[in-house]
Amino acid sequence: MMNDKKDFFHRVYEVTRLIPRGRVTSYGAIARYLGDPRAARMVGWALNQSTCLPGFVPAHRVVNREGLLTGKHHFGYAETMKQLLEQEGVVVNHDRVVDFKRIFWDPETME
DNA sequence: GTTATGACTGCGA
DNA sequence: TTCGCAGCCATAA
Repeated sequence: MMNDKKDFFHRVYEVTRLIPRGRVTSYGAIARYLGDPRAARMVGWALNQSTCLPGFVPAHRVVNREGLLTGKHHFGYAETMKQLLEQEGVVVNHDRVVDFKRIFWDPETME
C-alpha cells in the first residue's frame, strides 16, 4: 500500500518521541526497528521534515552510529542540536556524543 | 521522464 | 586496521 511509505515517516517520528530524555539513538537503529536497516537515509530524511512539523520531535537525540551530530546543520543554527542535547544532560564534544555507547537507546529493547 | 543527492550503514579488499 | 563501494528510498532539479 502507498500508506506504508507514509507510515515509515510516521513511525520514525513515533520512535523518535520515545527516546528518553538524556538518551540518544542512531538512524540505523531506528531503521532496523522499522524493518529496513538499509533505509537509514530515509530516517534522516524523515527527521529533516520533522523540524517543520507540529509537535515536538526530539530529532536532536538521533545521531549517526558514531555518535556524531551529522544533522546539526539542519537545526537552523549548527549549535542548536548540541545545546539541546546538553540541556538534557548529554555531553557533546566536537560534534560527538560522549559515552555514546552508554547512553545509546535501542528502540527494539527500549533500554 | 531521468539523474543526482542526502541527517547512513554494512561488508569486502 | 583503514578505505572504498554498494544499497536503501524519497525528494529535488
